[in-house]
This record gives sequence, C-alpha cells and structure tokens, in this order.
Amino acid sequence: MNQSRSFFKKVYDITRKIPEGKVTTYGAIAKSIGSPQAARMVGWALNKCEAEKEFVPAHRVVNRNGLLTGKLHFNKGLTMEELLKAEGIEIENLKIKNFELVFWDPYKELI
DNA sequence: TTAGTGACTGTAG
DNA sequence: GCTACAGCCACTA
Repeated sequence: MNQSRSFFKKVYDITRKIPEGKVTTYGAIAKSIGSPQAARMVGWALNKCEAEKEFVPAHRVVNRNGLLTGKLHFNKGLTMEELLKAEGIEIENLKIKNFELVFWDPYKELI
C-alpha cells in the first residue's frame, strides 16, 4: 500500500467500516491508525472525503465528547444530527446522548 | 520550498 | 473544575 497516503486512506477505510447506528471518535480512528495525537488529521481527512468522491459516513464520526463538532462542515442539506437520528442515535444539542452505547471502537476491527 | 492550517486529544497550571 | 498550550501528519497556497 502507499504509505504516503496510508493515513488518509485508513481514515476512509475505517470510517466506512462503522456499522449503521454506531459512531466513533476522531481519536479512536487516529489511534487505530497508530497516531492517536493525529486526530486532527482525521477530521481534516473527512473534510476532504467529498473531494475524493468517496462515500464516507463522516456523520458517524464525532469528537471524544460525543459532540457533533463536524456539523458545521456538513451543511449539505441533511445535517449530521438528522443522519444519526435516522440511524437510531439520540442527539441533544448536537451531542450524542447514549454515546457510550453507540460508540464503536474501530480498533476491534483491526484485530 | 517554506509556511500555515485543520471536523482533536492529552497534559499542565 | 476549567482554561491554556503543545503535538500529531498531510495537504494547499
């Protein structure tokens, strides 16, 4: 694989593996890649997901507080909140209520 | 080529 | 308990 884009590619790959009705965090994805401190790049990569013309459920990725910080970048008709609610995830004030219950750890998929 | 930025996280004060 | 700072990697100008 191209290690140059490994980070970028892995972000998409992991994010696409997120099951419906589940969510994960930038740090969890970054940690699965091997750079938990590079969570910023995960969010940035998801920002470019549309530019790559690759379908990535970026709405299932939130910060470690369960807050939809990326909603501002998802102003494409349906918001992250609407998409997540459609999957059965309860949200209040852009924050996932049962975050621990719907949290999906990408690291388990890498085992 | 160099510098700046970014949807975050963890530690320190 | 809350606020502030530094670090991470990759892309764009």
